[in-house]
Amino acid sequence: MPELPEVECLTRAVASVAEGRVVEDLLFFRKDLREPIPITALRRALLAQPLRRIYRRSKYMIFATDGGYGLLHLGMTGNLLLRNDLNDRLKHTHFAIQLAATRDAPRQYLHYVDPRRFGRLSACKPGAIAGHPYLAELGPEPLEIRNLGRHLFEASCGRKQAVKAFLMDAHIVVGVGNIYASESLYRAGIHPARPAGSVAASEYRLLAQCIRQTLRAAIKAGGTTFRDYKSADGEPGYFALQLVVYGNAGNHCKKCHTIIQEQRIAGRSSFFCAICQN
DNA sequence: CTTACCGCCTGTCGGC
DNA sequence: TGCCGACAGGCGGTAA
Repeated sequence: MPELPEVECLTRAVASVAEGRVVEDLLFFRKDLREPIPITALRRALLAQPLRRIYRRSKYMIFATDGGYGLLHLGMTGNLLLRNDLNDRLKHTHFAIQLAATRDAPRQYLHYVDPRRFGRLSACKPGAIAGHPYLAELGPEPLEIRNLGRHLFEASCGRKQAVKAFLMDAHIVVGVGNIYASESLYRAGIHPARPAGSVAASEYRLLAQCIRQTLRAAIKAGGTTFRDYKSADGEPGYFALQLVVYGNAGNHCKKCHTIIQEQRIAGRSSFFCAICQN
């Protein structure tokens, strides 16, 4: 469920509290998430050093120190909570990062909570981040690439796959998950099941604008995440953005008042207006 | 190469 | 009311 905007908001919140602070300890409460946790490599990369920078690439939160990098993917249900007590843990807390006290803050912990354990945690050496296997094959950032519309059009050439599945392929562009794919296609008036290669350059230009608008609006709406993030409930403000089609099957389209349809496309539930999207 | 589909995992929800 | 199966979905792996 965390898509790019949620990861961006959480990363900013974590950066604002943790950048510059020393990682005093890493506490692991189990040895695997999706995959085994590379505990030794993580300790080597992070332990006893200040966090120089915490930033996002795709849906990965990246912790940079002089000794290397830690990479965290939140999967479906992952979240980081800032807490003063290591022992006061929510169910499904799998590891914690111990942050040294500063002049302004006591010793604190970032608790990683992830009921479904679809998250991933990895590490690499200084200078190795761009070539890390999690990142090496990823497409561009939708909010950073110069001409997203042209990029999508060129990448779509000859593809018969549904345009919605194409958008969700992180090799093409990162950060567009199931929710924002439906929302962006609705805004652009493009039917999600159309073959990607049949969508015109002008349509991709409009779609690119819609993707960027949707992501930006969601980031803005998630700007209050930090308050929740600090609290114990663990709900990091998903759906703070008003969703127009996603999850709204049976409701009326805001533009033409037709009933919103739900259909499985490439194995994912997809929502659209059969009149407004062609 | 492209594309479709499965499995991982647990909480939630609908149907009976 | 309670149980059980379906479903949610990012992402890697595999098969066609």
